[in-house]
Amino acid sequence: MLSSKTVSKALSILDAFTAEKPSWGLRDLARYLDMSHTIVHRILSTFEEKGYIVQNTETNKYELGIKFMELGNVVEENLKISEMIQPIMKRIALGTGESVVLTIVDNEEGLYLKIVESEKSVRFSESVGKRSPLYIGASHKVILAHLPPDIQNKIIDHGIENKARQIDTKESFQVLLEFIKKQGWFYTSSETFEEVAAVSIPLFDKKNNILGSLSVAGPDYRLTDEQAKKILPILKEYQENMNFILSKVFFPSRRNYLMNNLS
Amino acid sequence: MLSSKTVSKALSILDAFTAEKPSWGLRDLARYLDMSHTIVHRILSTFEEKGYIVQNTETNKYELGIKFMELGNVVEENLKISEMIQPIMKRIALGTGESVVLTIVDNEEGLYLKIVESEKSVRFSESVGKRSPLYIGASHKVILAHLPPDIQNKIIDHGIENKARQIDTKESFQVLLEFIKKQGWFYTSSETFEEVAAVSIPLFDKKNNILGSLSVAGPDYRLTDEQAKKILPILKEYQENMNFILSKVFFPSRRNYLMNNLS
DNA sequence: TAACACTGGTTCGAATATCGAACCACGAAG
DNA sequence: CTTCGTGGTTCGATATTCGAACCAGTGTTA
Repeated sequence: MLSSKTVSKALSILDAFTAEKPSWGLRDLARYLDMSHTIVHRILSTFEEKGYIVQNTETNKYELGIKFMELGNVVEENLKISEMIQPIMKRIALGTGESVVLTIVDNEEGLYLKIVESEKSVRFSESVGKRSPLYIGASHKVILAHLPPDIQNKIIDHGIENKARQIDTKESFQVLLEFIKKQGWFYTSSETFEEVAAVSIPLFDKKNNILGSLSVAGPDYRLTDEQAKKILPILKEYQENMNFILSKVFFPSRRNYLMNNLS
Repeated sequence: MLSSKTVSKALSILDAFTAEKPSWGLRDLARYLDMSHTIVHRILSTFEEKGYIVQNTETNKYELGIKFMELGNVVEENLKISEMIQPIMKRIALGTGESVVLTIVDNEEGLYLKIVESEKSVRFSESVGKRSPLYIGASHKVILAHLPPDIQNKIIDHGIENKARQIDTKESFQVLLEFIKKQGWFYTSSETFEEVAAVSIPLFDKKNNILGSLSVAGPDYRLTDEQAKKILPILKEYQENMNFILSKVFFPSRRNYLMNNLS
């Protein structure tokens, strides 16, 4: 595949802006990316000209512009999230009294795509767009359990390399995944976040490829093992519906990991 | 200001993806942008490689990737929207029973930055990220009324050119703007959207530059002129608070239109 | 059937936009 | 006053981009 060096560099620059580090000084950013500050400057200027990046007048640092909220919304509309998906999540949130999380698989990682928070004052509250490895947490494991074995392997190995506390031995973890797949749902407590528990079910496209998962998450003192079993039927009630919607809209996630796998 | 031709082209391509036209065929897009399909293809490939754009496997058309939802969220976190601003808007929504809209000025246009919907089944519901000229609707006019006269002029002229039904004569419109500025709020009915009414107050930074507006919007049969006057105190109650928050976070909008004005 | 008009994707040499060492101007710290 | 940091700019050598012309595939028309 032919690709543009310049655009590729420009996108690497964008990738440097994260929730953890949302603003960068010019030379600082150039060092981080191992690029000449001249080229970083020219690219940032171009972004600025087009309204994609703004330079904070007080600190001189660069930040992502509102344009990304606009484009983010184009994607959201395209995926029919506010129109079709959110109402369902809202109903589950009201029915269970806990927050509802839609997770998708993207490039061998799990990503919170949408969260509808419960009305309670103590509730699970996280920002969407957060990525993490697929071996952590119910919402992610339930996805991993339905991925093809070779990708599972790759991801588990990655976890072992990084000494993930969720993985004891490779064999025991594979047994766990098999169990999750057979059971069709999973419950965890204090895994991704301290004192937070979650029940998750997998979501598929019409060809039964895993797309993501739907979870109910809340404080572990309220969302106990027993409570999770009471919540499960409510989640399952909407499973087919969610599968149908996600299959209708174009869901890029599946393609991404397949491509990765081929290369 | 030195800028990169290639990156500039790449961003023009991104600009083509809107809520109205969220997916493009290669040659169709190239024609629209008046560019060679070769270069559009190379740039799209680069975007795809980096996860910024995905090609729909069924239609072969290109669409924005989930990456934009991620970056959009970085901006949202940076602006402290979910953390500081949304709770206030939610309180107003509960207090008034109607939807609450945060509008900002960006590049001489109004932009819905955040909407918190009311709980009623008939309510104002629109997608954020929508742009429109500043002479339409209460939320926009209340901003226009506080912009410097030369920018006002430019925008009004633009409206007259496009035969906007909101502008009768330039003089009468300027009188209206002066009235709005003096009054400190404004109410309109069926202007931006049919059968939708709104009350709006302006929002400023610490130097009293206009940043945007805060509005309550609902169906016109419920949100009448008299009802608006009852709602106004609730809005005003939070005005200082919103000004303070928006001044604290870096708000790029002001800078944008000042830059435009200089050029 | 063949001819046509589309689509997305690719090649390669000529043309040109990019790169980066070296350069400002400024400010803070020693 | 020197040093080191910041953001920003210049210009010629050179690596990258450009685009006419090219596939291969598909759906339409005659």
